[in-house]
Amino acid sequence: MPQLDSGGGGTGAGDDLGAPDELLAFQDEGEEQDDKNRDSAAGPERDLAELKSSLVNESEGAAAGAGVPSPGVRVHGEAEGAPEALGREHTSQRLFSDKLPESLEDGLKAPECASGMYKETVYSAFNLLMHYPPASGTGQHPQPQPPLHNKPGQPPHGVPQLSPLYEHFSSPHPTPAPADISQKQGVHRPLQTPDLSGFYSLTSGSMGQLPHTVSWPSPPLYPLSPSCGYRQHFPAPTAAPGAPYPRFTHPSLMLGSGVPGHPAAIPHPAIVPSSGKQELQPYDRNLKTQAEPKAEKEAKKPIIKKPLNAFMLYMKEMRAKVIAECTLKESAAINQILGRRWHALSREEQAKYYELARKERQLHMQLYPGWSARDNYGKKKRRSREKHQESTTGGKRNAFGTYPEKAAAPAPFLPMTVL
DNA sequence: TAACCTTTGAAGCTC
DNA sequence: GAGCTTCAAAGGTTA
Repeated sequence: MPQLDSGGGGTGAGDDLGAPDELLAFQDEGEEQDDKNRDSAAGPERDLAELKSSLVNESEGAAAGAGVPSPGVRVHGEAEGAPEALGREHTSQRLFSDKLPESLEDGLKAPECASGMYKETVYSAFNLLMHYPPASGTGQHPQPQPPLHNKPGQPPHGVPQLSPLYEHFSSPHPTPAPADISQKQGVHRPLQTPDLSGFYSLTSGSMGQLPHTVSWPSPPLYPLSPSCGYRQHFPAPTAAPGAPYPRFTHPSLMLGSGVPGHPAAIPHPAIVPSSGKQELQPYDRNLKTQAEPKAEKEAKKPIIKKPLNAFMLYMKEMRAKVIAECTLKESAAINQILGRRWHALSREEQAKYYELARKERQLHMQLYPGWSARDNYGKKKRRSREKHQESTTGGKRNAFGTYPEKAAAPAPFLPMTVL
């Protein structure tokens, strides 16, 4: 059971955020392991999913079996014989895997695709957040930590794509200003919370130390990394081999405005214009003018996005590594791998991301006290409810994008095994 | 052009 | 309170 101590005794009401669910999540994980074991003799309907899901399992297991000290594989003795939890993943994975191109499946089959990716710290984002010193202020901030040490084949700054919130603070090395602006990010968090100042506060001085871009040059995705060794069906980029991997714009420069009067206000990654694009200046909701027409006001009203949960933070950090390692580009396939690796993480490792997510939520709550998740309800248009209902009955992903069987829940095997 | 796919988790909604 | 629903990221795919 992970101890999700907030560190430093917490700051009050927000500190208990998410803790119960986190504990439940760990419990569920164990249950999933049990379910998996119980279902090991299940019918042929699982065969395909088992086969395809095992493509990743095998690779991860191979890493562990080969003695590769991969943090992505359980090393704490729990779930013996169960390299990872499968549980509810079966259906959705089967659904998508059936559509996987051959090359994609080959990529999943590649043992290297899922191994050797944790030779570096899994928690670079977390560490960066937890260790990045505030540029100035109270003096209560943690001591400066050395930047992530780069290793051979690692980008100069060793910063994978992180949660934008943390990318603000992810590197002490300034880089040239980007020429491009990300459209999905680039919002600001106007406030600085005292208890999290060590993570988020920035001053004009610190801004000068922030990287403007995050890039990792080698190894390039193309041509194929020999370690992944599967046929490449994706079009190669125009960049010359060996050229730096596409640069990632630092969100702090996406938009110029921020909190009025703040010398170096940072666009908050959780806020985007309601259009979903960045042609609008991000601004705090409080900055809206009363004179604007209602419709126009709504059109310009930025959408404050939900804080990222633990898995989302994990995905953001690890996605680049999976892409680089496996030369996969389809997010759906990557997410499958990441989902499995998430389950393969030790509880301690997961706990770090839960803690990070908890701080995300805490900060989000402090910055936007009036915000509610319902604010974004209905913002995403669905093509048709009928289609989703049909897909649910037809075995495809249901309307909420998760597990139809979970809702239908006939579960022919569970009652027998449970009883 | 925008939803879909795919993952897990958080939170809102409905009964 | 249980179960359902939506959204958060990402980028190729598809309608």
